[in-house]
Amino acid sequence: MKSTRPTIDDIARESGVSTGTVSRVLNGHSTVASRTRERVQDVIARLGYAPDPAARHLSWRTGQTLGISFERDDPVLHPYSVLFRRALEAHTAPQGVQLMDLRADLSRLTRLPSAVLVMHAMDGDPRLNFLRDRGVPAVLIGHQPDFFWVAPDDVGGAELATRHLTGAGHRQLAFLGQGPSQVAQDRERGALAAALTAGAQIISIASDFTVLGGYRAVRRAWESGVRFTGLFAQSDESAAGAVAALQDLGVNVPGQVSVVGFDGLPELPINLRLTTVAQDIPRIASTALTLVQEAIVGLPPRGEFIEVQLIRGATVAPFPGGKI
Amino acid sequence: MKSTRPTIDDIARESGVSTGTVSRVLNGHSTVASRTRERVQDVIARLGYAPDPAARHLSWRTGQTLGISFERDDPVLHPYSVLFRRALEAHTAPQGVQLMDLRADLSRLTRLPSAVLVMHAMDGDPRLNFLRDRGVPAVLIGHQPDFFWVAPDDVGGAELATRHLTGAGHRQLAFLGQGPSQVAQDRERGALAAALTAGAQIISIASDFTVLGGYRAVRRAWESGVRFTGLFAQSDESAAGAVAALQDLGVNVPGQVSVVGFDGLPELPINLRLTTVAQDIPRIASTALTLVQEAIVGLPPRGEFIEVQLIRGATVAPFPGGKI
DNA sequence: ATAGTGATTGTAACCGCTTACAATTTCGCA
DNA sequence: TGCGAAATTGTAAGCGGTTACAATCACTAT
Repeated sequence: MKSTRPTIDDIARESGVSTGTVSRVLNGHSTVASRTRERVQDVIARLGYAPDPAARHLSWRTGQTLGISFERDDPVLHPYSVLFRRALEAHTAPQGVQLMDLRADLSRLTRLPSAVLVMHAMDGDPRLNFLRDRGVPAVLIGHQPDFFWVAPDDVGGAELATRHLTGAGHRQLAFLGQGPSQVAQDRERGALAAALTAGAQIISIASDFTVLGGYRAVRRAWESGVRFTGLFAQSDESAAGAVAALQDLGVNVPGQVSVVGFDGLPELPINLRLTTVAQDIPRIASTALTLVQEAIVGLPPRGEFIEVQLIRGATVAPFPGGKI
Repeated sequence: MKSTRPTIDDIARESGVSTGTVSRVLNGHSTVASRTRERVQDVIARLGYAPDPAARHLSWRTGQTLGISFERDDPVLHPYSVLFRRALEAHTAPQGVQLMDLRADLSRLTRLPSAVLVMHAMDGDPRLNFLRDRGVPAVLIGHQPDFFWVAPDDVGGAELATRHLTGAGHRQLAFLGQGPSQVAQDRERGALAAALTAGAQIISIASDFTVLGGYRAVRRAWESGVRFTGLFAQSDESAAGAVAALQDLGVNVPGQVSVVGFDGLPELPINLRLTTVAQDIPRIASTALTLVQEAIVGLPPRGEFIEVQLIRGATVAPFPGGKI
């Protein structure tokens, strides 16, 4: 029963060709007859073969690297980035692919990575031109035509969250997180659209996505008389801050105000069963890696939205008269 | 000029032995005459040779793994953990050593790592026995006799921070962070000792090490009448929260209250030139890895404190009459 | 001296994959 | 139908280590 992983020899034998040919199929060398290529690929798929990264490394005399470029230099520490990076690592590490954190400024990189993941690129981001010029395959996290990209369905998720609140009977809503980033805008857009459709009022409160940012924004707003019974925050962290602020103000959550977050971070510092819209970070990461492969091979660019999912926690209650 | 990395053959030739012998030296096999061993080691050092991880991996049929066990399951997301992990990665990734995040509960690990880094072990931590029983080399981050360990000088750092405040003339101090962990206790101990020595008053305010935790604790304390002109926080994050709280209360920092943090996190979410006691995280990480090697080879356990350093930011001002 | 030991060291066969080069097959066309 | 060029495939030599096994060596007990 203790079968060992198949090697290139197994594939060669099983498909009646030489290891050289299998290797050529593996590396997309064009000098393989298509009939042969298909046969070999079938066998590879059937036997679930994957080339040993260490052996390739040894033979190539160099390993593969994947760069991650963040929009600014600091967000490396934000929980979402950390989780995303970790999800990537789960796939790349066993493949011997080394992750490199890239500063926002890509120019004068001593050694170019084999490919780059660009986080949250804005329109006309200089990083994109740079990579294009250098011929480095790139995949964006966030959506942008003419590129490989993958992103969570921010608009849809925001609608989902907002509908969850209106569905529970809330009519006075607030969106926490107004801001210039594509993500913030998409989420605000979805929230406003859903509120409009449901005939509910919604007010936007400016805030970054941090815990303290959410706390201060909500506390200030509430103290200055802003009122709502349902709050949708653009991030779980600001949602956590919002809950804390409301508690400190003597407002019961979810008794008086219901709160929904976004991201689905599993482990927030604050202990709280937050109702939230969860992103499928592992899936975003693995999709990104698939796209990287496609980009390297030179397929035409495409993008993909990854579905989000509502997680029912303990921070939403029906408004008197509404159902949850 | 484009010399290539030396290989095991270079070492063998240069020291007049066979590759087999070099390899045996490399792996600490006892069957090498000590004179030969030394000669080979000299050459290795002189030529700056390091075995190619990919080649070893191929030959061993398996790679090396280094586990990191956190004290609880969540702190994986805390900035300090992230930075520490990243510092480790900078060394391990090029070596082909794979980092594994370990849950606090180590039992029923499907595959044991080659060695484990244990973060913040408490006295009699069950993880330590587990590892000892399984014969897995372990290095602790934090200090504990009879083990390999490395830790920042928490007590000394706290003294440094506190003396910085008393030196600036402050006599009414507060320590933010009182808690049960070894780290919190060491830092509190250092702070109390230094305050005592300087003849200053100091009060402890309980708080976790998060931004919001610091914010709420300080705000509550201040609102209930607690007063101080110098605050030493056990973490940069809680220090940042404290500063925010004081600002919100209309207290000027550093005009009315001076604040010192701990950790030296380079990029806090809050924008702030914090005066802080910086840990040398890269050095802690590389020391930990050195100790891992020693533990694997079977040397006797030892520990090391890593110096900390005061970073003068913009959150400390002299108390009228004091000098800074 | 001399065979018998244990301690050291050298030799060479892998580990799994890539690739230059040689060998073979397939075709287009005279 | 025959020939050379092009297309395809096979062969084998590495890549940089590890390690089982054989070969030496230095001594000790006859």
